[in-house]
This record gives sequence, structure tokens and C-alpha cells, in this order.
Amino acid sequence: MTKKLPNNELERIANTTMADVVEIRLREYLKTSAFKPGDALPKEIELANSLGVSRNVVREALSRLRMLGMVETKKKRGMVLARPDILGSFERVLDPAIIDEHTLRDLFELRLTLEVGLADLLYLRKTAKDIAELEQIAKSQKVTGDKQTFRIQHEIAFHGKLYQMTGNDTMSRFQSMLLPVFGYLVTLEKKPIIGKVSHLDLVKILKEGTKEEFRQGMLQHLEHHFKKIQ
Amino acid sequence: MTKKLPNNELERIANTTMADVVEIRLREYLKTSAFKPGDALPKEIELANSLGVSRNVVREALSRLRMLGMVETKKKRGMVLARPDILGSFERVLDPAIIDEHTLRDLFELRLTLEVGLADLLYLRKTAKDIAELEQIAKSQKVTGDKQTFRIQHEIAFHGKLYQMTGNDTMSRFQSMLLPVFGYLVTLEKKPIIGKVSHLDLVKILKEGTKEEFRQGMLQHLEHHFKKIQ
DNA sequence: ATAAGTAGTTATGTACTACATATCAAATGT
DNA sequence: ACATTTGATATGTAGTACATAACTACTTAT
Repeated sequence: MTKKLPNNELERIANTTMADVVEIRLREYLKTSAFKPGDALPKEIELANSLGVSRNVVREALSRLRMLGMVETKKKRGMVLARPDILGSFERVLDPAIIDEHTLRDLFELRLTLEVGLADLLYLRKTAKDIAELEQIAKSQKVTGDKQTFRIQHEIAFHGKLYQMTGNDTMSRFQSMLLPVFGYLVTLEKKPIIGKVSHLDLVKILKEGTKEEFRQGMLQHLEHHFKKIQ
Repeated sequence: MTKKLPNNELERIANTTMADVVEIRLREYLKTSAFKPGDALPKEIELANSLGVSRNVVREALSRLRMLGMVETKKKRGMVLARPDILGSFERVLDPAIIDEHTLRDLFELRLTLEVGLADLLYLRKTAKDIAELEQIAKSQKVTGDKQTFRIQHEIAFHGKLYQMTGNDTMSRFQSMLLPVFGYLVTLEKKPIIGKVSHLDLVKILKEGTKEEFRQGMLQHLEHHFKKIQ
């Protein structure tokens, strides 16, 4: 007895579960209903009845939204709409070990792009205090010297400080989240490659030079990285 | 009858539920166990017993990991480790309506930074075909003319094409995900602001000029945006 | 009457059971 | 040797029950 082949479409997408559907429906509901953060939402039972699924399914969907920070729940208070941390969800999946080669390269290029574009924000917001701190970091390189792990730590500290100096918290966090990815890439290199422009050179430009000079300096500092991605 | 006060520790600020704990434990487990994508994982019941919680709680945690794309599940096959789509999770929470002002500004600056830094990748990968297409987009502006929505559509098309020309899929997707955010910001402006350097000017530089000229051109093209963020 | 304490109410958090469904694997028949 | 059937199994969904925290309203003592 041949079945009717319910969905003949190459047995496609059908892997969507009820929880997936409810998640989407809820997200739409939140967006279209013009709720503001802090507003109370219907209770689980009501959602379940309204959607025609068990409370269990609703909870699985809500569990996802909770993780993303889109809603918060308290014992009797019910649920309220919340502001998600847009980078928090990003952070969870950023594990170099499971990201494919292609995406790793993309992320690497993304950071290079940011670094080159940083000059404008830096010159807009740099302060004498920040530059002094940056210089301290740059100088500390000479002391610690040659060991691989120290070198990486130093790279992280210097470039991280640069991002922090832009006053852009989101960008700064974003960069620090990308660090494990680059740490992973750097360890693949055999020996340290010193660019023509050192960290101290960059600090000097920041103190005395122009935006354009800094950008050119950064380009040369990252030169060997750019060569690799060609 | 007074109970024994199970945990006296100032009753933990944290509202952490079992599902939260299990989610974290599972993520650690996946990272430390050196699984590769495609490897099979223990079944729900085993995890539940092993962790001392109900299957329900395990499913809520797994539901989150499933959404992030870290694991995939099939009916009898069980669970397998999967490659998460690193931008997918980002996309879900990117709703301009619920992102706070401060973060919106940060994202705006992030895009400006990328745009300025784009020159190097562009000159590394641009092709005659891409430039021709870009020129078509730039020219189409003159035709459609003045209406607000058309202008925004055109902006999106032009800058989107630029990102696509970098050959960096991740960056391109990232930019397109940020579009709703900027669409939101742009609609707040009363009237269109035309920079000194038009899209057609940028195309011309791409065809005949150098990296540095393009970067300067882009800076001037975005000039009024940079003025706003000071 | 005000303050403090107490009991009830309610929505989420957790556990458990039961069954549906899809899929793999072995057994069976031709 | 191949196709079909049958069973076993892990996830997906439903439903019930109770624990827990937090809000409400009531009672009681000063």
C-alpha cells in the first residue's frame, strides 16, 4: 500500500518542531505588538492555549528567548519584555574549534578591516591619559621579551586598549570576543613576525601625527597579515 | 515546623534556574570533550540522569543549543554536534525597536569604521564585472530621483554591493543584518544629506584611482555622519 | 489607626508519565 | 541476494502534579 507521500518536496525543511514555530510566532508577536521593555506578557498557560500546544512546548520556546535576553521571568510576576544583549548570543557560539576555516578567515579579515578603520574614532576620542596607558603597554613588550604566550598576551593588551580608546563599548566587546579566534590562528604561526611599524611607533604617531599617518602606520603594522589573505 | 534553610548563602542574587545551569554544563561539556561536528552525543535521558535533573530541564537547555545551531537532533539518531551559524544568533536579537540608544550609536560607528577600512579588501578582490554592476546601481539613483524610500533602497543597494565585492560572506551578511538598524536611524533624518563625494565618484575612483584615494573618498562621502557622532 | 505578621493566591520552575513519530536494524520471505 | 516487514529506540508532544517565590489581603497586637 503506497502512501500518498505527504510532502514530496525532496523531504525538505520539515525538521521544524512545534517549539521552532512557537519561537518564531512569539518573536513576531513581540515585534509587532509594540511592547516596550518592562511590559508584562501573557502567562505560559494562556500562550499554550492560545497557540494550541502544550505548556511544555511554550516553555522550550520561552527558554530560548530567555537565553537571548528578550524576556525575563519571575515567579509570580510573570514575563516581561527585556532588552537583549546583542553580543551575548554571539559570544556563546564563538568557539574557534567548531567554526569552519572559511568563516575563521572571514572573521580575521573583519578584524583587519576594523583596525584600519579605527583611526577616525581614535582621533575623535583619544585622551592624553589613554595614550599614556597605551604607551606603557607598548613598552612592556621590551621587558617580557620573546616567549610566545607573552607575545600573544601583549598583542591582545595593545590592540584591546586601542579599541577601548574609541569609547565604543560594543566594538570593544566585539573585538575581545574575537580574541580566542585570533589566538587560535596565531598559534598556528611558527615564529613571530615583526612588522615594519611597531606598537611604539603607533603610539608615537598617536601623540604627534595625523589620522592619515596613523592609518598608514597601522596598515604597515598589519602588512604581513594582509599578505596572507591574498 | 521550621525547615532547615537549605541554602543560607544570602539566597543568591542570581535567578539561575536548572535549565541555565544545564545549558552551561552542556556547553562546557561540548567544548572540553573535543567533539567534532557530526559526533553523536548522549541521549536526553542519560544526560538527565547524569545531571540529576528531569528530562524536561535537559530539553529546555538543549532547545537553546539547538536554536544556536550547536547541536542537531533527529528522531532516532540522537543528537550530533553541529556547526553553529555564528551570525544567526546575532540576527535574532537585532531589532532596532528594543536596542537602546547607546548601542544603536555604537553599531552605527561600527559600520562607519568598517566602511572606511573596506578599501584594502576591495582593491584586493574587485573585478571589472563587479565594478560594472556597482556603476549600474550608482547610476540608477539619478533615474529614481527624490523619494525617501527610494533613496534608502539605493543606499542599501550600493553599500551592500561594496561589501559583497570584498568576497567576505560573513562581513557582507553582518552588514545586511545591520541594515534595519540604520534604516531606522536614517528615517529620523528630516531631509537627505548629500555628501561631497557621490556614489558615482566612488565608482570612478575604484576604476581609476588608488586605495588611498578611495579611502579618502569614502571618508568624505560619509562626512556628515562622522560629524554627527562627535 | 498604624504596623507587623500571617495566610491565601498565583505564575513560574521542576518532575514524572504516557504516547506519537520517525528512523535504524534485524528478521523474514521471495 | 534483494525487498518487505517488524521491532526497538530516541526524540517530540501532551498532560498532570507539586514546589517555590512573590504578590494580596486579612488579621492581630500595640
